Amino acid sequence: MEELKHILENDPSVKITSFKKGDILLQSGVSSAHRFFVKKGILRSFIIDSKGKEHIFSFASEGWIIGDVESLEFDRPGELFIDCIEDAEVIIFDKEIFSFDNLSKEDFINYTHLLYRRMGILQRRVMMLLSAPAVDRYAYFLKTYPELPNRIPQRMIAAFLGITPQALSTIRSKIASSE
Amino acid sequence: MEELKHILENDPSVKITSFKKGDILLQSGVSSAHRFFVKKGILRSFIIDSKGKEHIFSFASEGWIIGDVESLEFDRPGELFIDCIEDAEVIIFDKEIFSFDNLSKEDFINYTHLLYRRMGILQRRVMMLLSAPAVDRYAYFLKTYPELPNRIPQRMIAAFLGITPQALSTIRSKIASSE
DNA sequence: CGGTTTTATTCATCTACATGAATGCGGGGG
DNA sequence: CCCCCGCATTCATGTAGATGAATAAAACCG
Repeated sequence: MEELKHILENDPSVKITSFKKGDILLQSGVSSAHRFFVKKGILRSFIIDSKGKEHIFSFASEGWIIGDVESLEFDRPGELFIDCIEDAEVIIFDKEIFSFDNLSKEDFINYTHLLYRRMGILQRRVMMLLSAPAVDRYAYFLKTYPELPNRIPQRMIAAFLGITPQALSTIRSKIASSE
Repeated sequence: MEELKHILENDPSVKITSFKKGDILLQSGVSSAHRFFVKKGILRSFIIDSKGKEHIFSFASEGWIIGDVESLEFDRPGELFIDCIEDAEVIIFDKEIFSFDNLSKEDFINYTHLLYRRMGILQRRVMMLLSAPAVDRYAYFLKTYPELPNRIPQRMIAAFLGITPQALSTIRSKIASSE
């Protein structure tokens, strides 16, 4: 994410903000033109459905950006909440990061690749949700984000995978007993 | 997609190719550095799982781009197939569209917004897969892509929604009888 | 510390959707 | 033009994962 740091640190509107575990950075239903770059800690974005259940779109630990892309890009009030899982330091930056003049062509190319990488991750996520059972999605999560499980409660991993905490618990006990 | 047309039509490597229904543009397991811009017709990208079942990542009708983003960006052989659902005219363009010098800053900004819009669509797709039952996902599909159902067989809509053709058929008959 | 509140686990039951098979139709290619 | 293979539909049965409830351990906080 070096490209990104370069961009952000040259952006005059940059400010660093601290948040405590549990703090809410973005409320569902609110229009906000911000994205959040995580310097330290963990944020997550999620919805709460009509039955009160949480479904997590993404986690963001050090070096990642999080925001409600659908809301930002289509100028609608968003459905996502963003909150703080671990005490965090965050750079809040504006939707229109590209309106500044001090960005080189290199910066744009790097940023474009960053966006494509994120799209590639989403492509994989969609394909897994379409075709793989929960146990495989869990195994992939562990392989891809090996450091996160130590920092995130099980129920949130379940809410990210698209299953209940009970189902995840069952999967884990089966894995444990088969080793 | 006017931005994109502008970019593509100034790209010296552009060629237009015709495909027939059923033609395969990209094979799973093959590394390819191409994306496809659809001028006419419909393409789709999909995987075939270990049981031989198809799962569709995306459709692309007039004005859309399709490719295996995960493969392109992470330089891995891809898992996606891309084939032709309707006779099509396609502009095949290179991964490194941004290596050309004739692109203005405006072009980059527009292209960035295009990427964000696609990410917003993927965000919505993931959230629906995580939280909404098949009947709601189908209703959303009809609302969002009202012209596609006339041009695409049911079984492919089912493979896009993440259910079987039988389940989609049942959903449709329930909707029909409740009107 | 101690009490309350979250979290993980287990089990019994339920449901959305998958699977497999049979039927009829519809449209495209020879 | 006709044949036939792909497609949609229906039904009977199977299953992954949901739901709800009970328990215990762990985290939180005054």
